[in-house]
Amino acid sequence: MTKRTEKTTGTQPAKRRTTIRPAAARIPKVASAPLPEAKPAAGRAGKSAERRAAIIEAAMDEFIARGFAATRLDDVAKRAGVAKGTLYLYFKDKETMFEELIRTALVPLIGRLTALPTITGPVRDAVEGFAETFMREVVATRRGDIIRLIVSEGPRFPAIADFYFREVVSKGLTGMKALVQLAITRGEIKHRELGDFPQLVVAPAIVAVIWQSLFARHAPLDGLAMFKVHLDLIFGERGKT
Amino acid sequence: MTKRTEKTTGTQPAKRRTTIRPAAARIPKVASAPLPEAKPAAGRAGKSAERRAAIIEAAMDEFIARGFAATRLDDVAKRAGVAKGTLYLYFKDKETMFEELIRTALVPLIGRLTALPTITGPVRDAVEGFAETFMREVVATRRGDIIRLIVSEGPRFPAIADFYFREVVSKGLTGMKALVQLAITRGEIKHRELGDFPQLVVAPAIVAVIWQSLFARHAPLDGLAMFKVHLDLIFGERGKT
DNA sequence: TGACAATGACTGACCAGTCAGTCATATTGT
DNA sequence: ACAATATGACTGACTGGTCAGTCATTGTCA
Repeated sequence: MTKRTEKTTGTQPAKRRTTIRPAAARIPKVASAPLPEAKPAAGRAGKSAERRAAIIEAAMDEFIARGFAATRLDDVAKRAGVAKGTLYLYFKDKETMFEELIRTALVPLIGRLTALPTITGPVRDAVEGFAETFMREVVATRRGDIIRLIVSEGPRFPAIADFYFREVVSKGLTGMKALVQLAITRGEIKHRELGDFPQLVVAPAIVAVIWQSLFARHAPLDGLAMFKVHLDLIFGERGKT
Repeated sequence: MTKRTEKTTGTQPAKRRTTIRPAAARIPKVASAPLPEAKPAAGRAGKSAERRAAIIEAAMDEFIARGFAATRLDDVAKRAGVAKGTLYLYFKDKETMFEELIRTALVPLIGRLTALPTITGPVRDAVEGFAETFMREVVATRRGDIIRLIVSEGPRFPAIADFYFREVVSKGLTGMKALVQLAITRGEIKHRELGDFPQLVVAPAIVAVIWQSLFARHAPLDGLAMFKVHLDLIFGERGKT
């Protein structure tokens, strides 16, 4: 598999295999507008959005299972229930499809990050809530595989690594840092240096994602329980002090 | 598969490939010179081991840079300074080459794990020593990329994931758990539940590896400093009670 | 010791199969 | 009926793997 990969020596005429990464990048009609299942999808536009969603869904399964290079577009088309040529009506090429796929999968995650709402109770509860959500909606689902996919292909797709860093990592850490600092001023957290490394707070979550995809069958890991012990380290024993 | 198959209709004379081989010419010892190593490599046997090492070295670079599927054996051969066919004198096929490569790269790591020596001073110092070694010899080197490679290809190479779990993860965690328990009995660590999740102790190291390969250029991360803050969480402020 | 034969590591052209991307034709919606 | 959409047969660049042939090295014998 693999195939044409880079290469792309200046040859202007050669139409095929470009892979030149043609600027654009586009995100045509992503508008996940009429989403809701029920909808039989109003007219043409709805039909089109449905098709696109089906393709993305299928592509996600394939890319997660095989990685970028080993995924065959024939398989994606078959799984999506469309002809191969149809894929090219929605995506410029394999690479673009992959990148848009990742972006699409991250949108909901970004939404959640930018909506870190008011902290009512103890900061610890907020962080614990984050952990529960993360374990339930990321580690235990295909979202976790998306993260692994980013780790896998990131080095070869700078655009994806950049996007992920900018939209998810950066925002997430900024929010977490704010949370830590709030906890410090409130006296919930003693270690002031923790504010310098918000990564430490989420480290167990990352480990849970990786463990899940690699060693789950060798030795199951209760990510949430682990995270709670971690919170004890940060905030001190629960209910004590 | 493939191969030129029978064919050979009667033609006995056909020399094959013409391959006139322009006498001299050749490209005898393109090899990376006589190797800087001390060993001039005793006779044939040594030569063979050298070749094998050169191939593994080259393959490692290519697989790390492109992943399994996208790596071309032609490139590996070129980088190793041998002909493609030579690869098959040392490895059964691409997959075998990849697996043996990973195993070879992990050997030194395994050696270090099984040699967790006597703890003389505080447990914290031992763990800190581990962290320093890890950051210096893994995160900052190609070994870190090997770990990322395992995360990437593991799901598609169960044999590798199994081996890694059995020889590295399992042993490493067992050792770490023993260390934590020792610290608990000594009173260095207060949180007894930490013994249930030794993964927590090394989580920052994992995060450092991933960060290094994905976001290093966006935002450098001082893994060791981060780890030390983490140790403060586990053991309490350094020098303080 | 020198000539010659045997060995097998190494080479690289070749082959068969694969798959990204194309496009002439067919189908559908209005 | 016409345009927009969808199809899938097809093209050809590309790669894993093969093996007939080469030749440096080692072994043998006079």
